[in-house]
Amino acid sequence: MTPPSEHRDFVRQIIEDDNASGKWGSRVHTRFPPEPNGYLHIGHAKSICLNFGIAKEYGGLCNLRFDDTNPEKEDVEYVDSIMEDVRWLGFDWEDRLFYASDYFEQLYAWAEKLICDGKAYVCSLSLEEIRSGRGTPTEPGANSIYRDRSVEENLDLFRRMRAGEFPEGAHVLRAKIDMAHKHMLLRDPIMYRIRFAEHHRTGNKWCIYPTYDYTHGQSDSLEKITHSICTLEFENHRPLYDWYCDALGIHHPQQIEFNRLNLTYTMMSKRRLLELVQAGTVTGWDDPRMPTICGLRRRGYTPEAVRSFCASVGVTKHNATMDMVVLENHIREDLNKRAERRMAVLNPVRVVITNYPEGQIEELDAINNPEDPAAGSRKVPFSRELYIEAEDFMEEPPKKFFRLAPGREVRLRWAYFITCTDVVKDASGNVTEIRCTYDPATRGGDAPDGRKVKATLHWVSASHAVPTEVRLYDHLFMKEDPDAVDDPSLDWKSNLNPNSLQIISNAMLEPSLKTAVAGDRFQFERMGYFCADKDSQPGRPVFNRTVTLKDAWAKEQQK
RNA sequence: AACCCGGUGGUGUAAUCGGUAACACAACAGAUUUUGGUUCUGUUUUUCCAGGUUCGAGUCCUGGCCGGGUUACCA
Repeated sequence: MTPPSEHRDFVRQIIEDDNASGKWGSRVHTRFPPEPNGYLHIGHAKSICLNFGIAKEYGGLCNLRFDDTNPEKEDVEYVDSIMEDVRWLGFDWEDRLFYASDYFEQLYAWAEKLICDGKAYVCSLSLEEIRSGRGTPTEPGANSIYRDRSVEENLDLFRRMRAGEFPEGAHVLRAKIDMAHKHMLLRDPIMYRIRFAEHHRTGNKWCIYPTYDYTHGQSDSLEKITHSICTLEFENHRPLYDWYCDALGIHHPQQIEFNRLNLTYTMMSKRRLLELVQAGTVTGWDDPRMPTICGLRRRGYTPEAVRSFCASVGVTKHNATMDMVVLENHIREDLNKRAERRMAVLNPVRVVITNYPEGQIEELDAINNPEDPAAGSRKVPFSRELYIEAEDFMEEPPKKFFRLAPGREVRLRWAYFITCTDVVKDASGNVTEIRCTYDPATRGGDAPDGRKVKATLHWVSASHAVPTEVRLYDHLFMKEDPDAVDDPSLDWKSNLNPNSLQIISNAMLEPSLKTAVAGDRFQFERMGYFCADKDSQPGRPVFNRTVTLKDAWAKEQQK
């Protein structure tokens, strides 16, 4: 899709410049540092591809590190899913799996050092007092009355905080920087808070937990990271990370901020995605409508498509929103080459070939993938009664409708030319049966006399068809920007698409599809790419539509 | 109002000492096609504004304007 280019994004340019100048001794070491408080989404995939991709391209290393400093929101369920998703994407952290919680002891020792250096103090103000004392962006904050406690008192209190002698909220440890600083973050930020919470890894060993800001930079430092690549919203935090590294006199990685990925018709907020899961709006984190990696996987996306999409999105310093169709084009491009074709009728209507012998069955050859000769061919049974797509017939066709209509001849894929001779309708006028004749000379789909038809339809032999459930997905949200609401009393949830899932309970599959197992991907000819769901039963696969094919007729109809 | 960061077709990006604004997607038109798919060809559309420096500015300077982030004991 995107041709190979000499272009390097600004992050890679920085790395190449550093390698050229020998800044890090030509060492490149990155990391992907998720918090295990939710499932990874396509936005994380961009970050994973960037960090692991850069390490690979420049002969460096990339760590996986869990930034697990908030025990109240984190869980091993998330840790496990994150590892699974990173692996599925095709990346390997080898023996470099780390947890910020592994550094708690070191972080604590460093906190004592900052206390001893007069650079941190125990503050006993309440949450509200700290907040109000911080000032506003335009007004300086006020020094805490505890700011000038002695080193001895600070050390004593901090050790007793760790020992569990104080209730939550009684004290915090703050860095002593500058309450009048222009950066709000540098107005004596919190380093430690008391939390009697069980941590998913350290259990009840700790009742004080370091904040992210006090942890993140030092974790990178401990791992000897050279380039700490993160998203734009951490730009404001860089001076604070710098302050900690400098105050501690430790290895100081270079932080580089890039723009996070946004996609139309969906959202990347872990908080909101969790809300959808908890409210039952979706069936879970892996609901195929979710932008999560596991959701995309279940939807039928391949790691290759996700990676090529991530490689194409662009790494810059300004906010951007990618069009969902770009993601969809990447999976189409991948699956077009790889997915075998099958025939499946989603909205069946019966066709009777009146001049075809009753009881006769022919096994016809069907090519599995015209894009890949190595995929070979299969047999498809043909008989007197078939199903075709209801949308492929119109009794009174408009100008540009090329498909079946009374008196018109079309081709059945890999089978015969048929001509519609009659239409049977029920009392309310619905078409219940279409009667056709076939031309035996066109077996396989070619007319020896060279005559042409304007349409080729997919079909399934009625007596051989495998009835099953197919799930069709549409955008999670009706608007490109889920936050766009006209009525101020409404929020993003009002933009949820009520038709994001359409369940078809009686789709008809060609018999070869009967043995499909979860994860199998096919192109249902003319309908789209589909992936067998984990809800499949032996002999009765359930399919998710990954994405439709491009549809020139649908576009024509919208005019 | 403060601080930080940004503004290039509809969207995402490129233009690396200042030298013809280009690529992909989308849109539109056509060709090919046993998928109205794929593939191929063509067309439309671009430097936030105003000054300045210069033979020459998307790029440098000044001043505006607009957008995002920050004001958690979240990350």
